[in-house]
Amino acid sequence: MTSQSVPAGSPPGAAAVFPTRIIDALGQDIADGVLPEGARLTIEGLQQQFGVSRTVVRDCMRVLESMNLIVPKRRIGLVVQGPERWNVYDPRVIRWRLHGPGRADQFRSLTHLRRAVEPVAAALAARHASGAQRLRIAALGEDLRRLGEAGLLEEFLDVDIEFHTLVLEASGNEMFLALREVIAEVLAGRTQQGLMPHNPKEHALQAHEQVAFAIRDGDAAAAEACMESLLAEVSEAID
Amino acid sequence: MTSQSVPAGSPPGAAAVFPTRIIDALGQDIADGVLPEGARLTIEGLQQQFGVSRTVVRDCMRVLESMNLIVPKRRIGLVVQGPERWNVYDPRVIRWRLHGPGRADQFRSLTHLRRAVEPVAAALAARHASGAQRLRIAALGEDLRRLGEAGLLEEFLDVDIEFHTLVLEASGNEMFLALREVIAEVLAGRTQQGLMPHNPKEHALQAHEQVAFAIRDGDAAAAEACMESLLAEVSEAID
DNA sequence: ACACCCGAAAAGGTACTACCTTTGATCTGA
DNA sequence: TCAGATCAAAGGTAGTACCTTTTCGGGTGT
Repeated sequence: MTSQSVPAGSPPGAAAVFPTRIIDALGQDIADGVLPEGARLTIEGLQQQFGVSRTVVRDCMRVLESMNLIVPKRRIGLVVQGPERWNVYDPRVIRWRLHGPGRADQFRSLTHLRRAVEPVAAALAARHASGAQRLRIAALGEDLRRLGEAGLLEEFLDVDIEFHTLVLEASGNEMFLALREVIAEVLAGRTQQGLMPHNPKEHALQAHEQVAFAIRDGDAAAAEACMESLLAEVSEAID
Repeated sequence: MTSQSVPAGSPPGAAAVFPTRIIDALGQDIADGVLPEGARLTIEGLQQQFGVSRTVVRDCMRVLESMNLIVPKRRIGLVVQGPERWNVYDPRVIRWRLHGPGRADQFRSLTHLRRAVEPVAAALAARHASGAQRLRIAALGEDLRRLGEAGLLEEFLDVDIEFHTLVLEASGNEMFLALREVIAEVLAGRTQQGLMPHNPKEHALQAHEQVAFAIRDGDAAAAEACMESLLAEVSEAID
């Protein structure tokens, strides 16, 4: 391997192609349990397995180490860590778990997290949202009812994602907002998996609207309660 | 720099000393805003600044990149990212923010997160805790009353941390459990900063006990409500 | 036979060098 | 003035050499 051998699919604009490939491959294997806790890797072995230089392998190992997926031990190699050590909020770890056998568990955990975070976020949004945010949220709430009643599931999903994202944003808490992508993935996943009824239930539509209006009107308690009610059904179906 | 120059304080057991130092220094500067969004670094510059090789600098940059603190751009250098891009759940990012000017904001965010997560965790614990966990939690609840009434603040803190950690663990949700260290830091921080009254209030003692007993008795609704009540006071003092 | 010590080897950590690739900036010519 | 070609800066990758830590095994002494 003197120069090339960039394995075909190399997006030109992308910064660093090799690392991404290797990190994803190993991360996925660890998340899936293909590489179980205590499994040992070596830099040299990976070098040959992926056909890259030590430099690249080490970079990748640093990244996996920073997610607590592996820990390097001299004379031993790179030891795979158990799930309780992982940085389970790292978007990549979540994605790997969602793409493998751990999908159901990850969904359950994320749903609990939604049930915890979103009501509080709604309450904070009712207090801190800007004027424009309040209006937009209220408009989205009405859109949701229209799309839901019309049975336009895909459009409903898009607006639903925007709605929940905006609530997180309006909460003013960056730790809540950081969950937007993951929550969007949960919402999308429910639709894709057909976990949604063909027509969103009246209760859900009403709850969305109530949350939206409560936030618009600055009623924190109502926003929190209605968001709880909205999440209760989907949450209980999982426990 | 041929061999040595390990700057004195090199813990022997610790794996890799250089990277830790550099990552911490830069991470802290970025978290503090000393290196604001858009600031540019170069590998060469850091090499000289820290007196280490390119290898080490690149390893560190990979770690910071994986936290979304920087993004490498060819011909430009390493560009510092804005706070909205950071992996705000990475324990190191949280620690850096807690150690600098962002401390108050980070505390506020974490308190909101506690208010969101802990009640749900308590409810889940009431449903899923093992027998041993239920007994232990109940015992800790009683200990807290005793220590609180006796005014033993330090011992109270230790038991309080164990209590909240155990609830997170008993919830069975690994994303909740992953917050244990951060939550422990918040609890400890409150005591250190003297934000706690010298004698924990009767209301807090009672709420702890009620949560503990509700979990022991498998009463999810009560556990959730009492945990909410417990967190309400500290939470409202912050908004 | 057991315990201790020491040496060898394995594996990661660090340094250094050379070259490729990308990309912004500059310079030149129409 | 603008478009295109050229240049150079900075990161990306490869490869090599050597240091340091750690484990294992064998040898030695009691």
